[in-house]
Amino acid sequence: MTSSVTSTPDVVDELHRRGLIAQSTDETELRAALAAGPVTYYCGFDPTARSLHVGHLVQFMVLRALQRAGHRPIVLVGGATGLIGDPRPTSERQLNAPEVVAEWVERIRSRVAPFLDRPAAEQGLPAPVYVDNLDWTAPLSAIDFLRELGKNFRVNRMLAKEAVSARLNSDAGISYTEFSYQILQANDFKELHERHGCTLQTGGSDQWGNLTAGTDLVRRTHGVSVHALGTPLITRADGTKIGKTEGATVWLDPELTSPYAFFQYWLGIDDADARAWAPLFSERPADEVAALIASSEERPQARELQRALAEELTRLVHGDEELAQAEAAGRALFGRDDLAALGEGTLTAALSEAGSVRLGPDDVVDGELPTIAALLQRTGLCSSLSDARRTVKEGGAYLNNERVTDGDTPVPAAAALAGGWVVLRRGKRNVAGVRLPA
RNA sequence: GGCGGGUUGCCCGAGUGGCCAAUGGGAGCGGACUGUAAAUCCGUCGGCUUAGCCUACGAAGGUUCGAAUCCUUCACCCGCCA
Repeated sequence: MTSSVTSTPDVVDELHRRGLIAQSTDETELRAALAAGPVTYYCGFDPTARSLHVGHLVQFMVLRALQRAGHRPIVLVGGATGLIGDPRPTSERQLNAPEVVAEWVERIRSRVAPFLDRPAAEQGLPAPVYVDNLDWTAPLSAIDFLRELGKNFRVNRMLAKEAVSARLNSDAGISYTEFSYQILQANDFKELHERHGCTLQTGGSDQWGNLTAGTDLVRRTHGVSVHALGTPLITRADGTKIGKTEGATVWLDPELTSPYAFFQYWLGIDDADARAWAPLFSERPADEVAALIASSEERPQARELQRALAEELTRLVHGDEELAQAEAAGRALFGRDDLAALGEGTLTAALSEAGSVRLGPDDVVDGELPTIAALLQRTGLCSSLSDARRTVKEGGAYLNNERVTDGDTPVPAAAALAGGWVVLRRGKRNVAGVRLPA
């Protein structure tokens, strides 16, 4: 494990340096509160998808920085708010079934542990508390909601919130359901303040309206001034969202995005993004990060920065062991080495990281293996047979690193490498293995 | 409630009887160049048993040898008037 973790005297300074603060409530007060002793803070994650993706990493960076400074994290999963839906500026969300949301809550819960539990266990930092807002929101009656909570909210102010006003001005309008969202999130802050003495909420700057709704509510109900901290929206240099590759999301869940694919994602980000994101995502000391960025500018072809980020983040999200395997797989598959020189163990490890299918005896028809095109489809490298044929025609299909010229011929049995593997590739970076029947 | 306009492939958007699996742009994918980067250029971009066939232009019917294009009904959206 790297222990190249800085403990900056002032967390706020560190967060600023790393570009993790887009906005905050009174910063002088916030600094004073953080300096005065351990502060209990929280960040919420709504189950709007199966799992968390790389976009959520920013939140964990903030959570971890504060934890490292000795503050006490609470991680909230929005079992209740996930049922309601935070208004997006564009259009109404589709409500997900309660069972689905419950399943996502579990899945997300299971993914957040490494970020905060590990530092707690290994470095004796404050252990995180996990909560689900369903616990206090579900029992809330309509009367209590309207009478106790609703009284604290001026519709005038609610209408002014960015997402709400955007929707009011759009054709989509906004449902009462989503309009109520900010009240629920504000109530979370109030509940956590009462239950755990929580005085700081962090979140994306798109959440700013919700964050301040919470600080307002706590002030109104308890006369206490609590804080909010918003992280910047991270975009790529070309303006698109972080964490999309080949149209697919890069998840933090190894079942949805393999550690290999996760590693490859970071290794492949472009130079501009790597430099912009390095401070955000790296917990190395400031001078090390600066050195890596300098290296990226002087010797971009060395890709030291991308590699450093890929290593650091894969280790953080998936652990040392998975990192080692992802790296080894990349070396084996991207290396200029002759595939035939690789041993069965290396090949099996690499291809199971990259994705693979195993053929059975049924796949042999009249003594012939399936065609290359068929296997391109089976491995998911191509979306259809047509797509596979097209790819071959375009010269983008490779069998054992040799360009395929005819996709409709069966895979020759002689192509088998160690362990009966055959390596298919589409384009430069998409690799999959096929294990031929013995 | 009345009148008018609209609904096209992942997105935007042309097409108003056959030459339309549908112009163009964007995204995506592949190739070249590179550094598993960006930019650029070229190609590709519904499916299949791929010189052919099938499915597709909001939905369902109809006219026609032939419809994304014409007619009818329905659904949704947008204007204007009440």
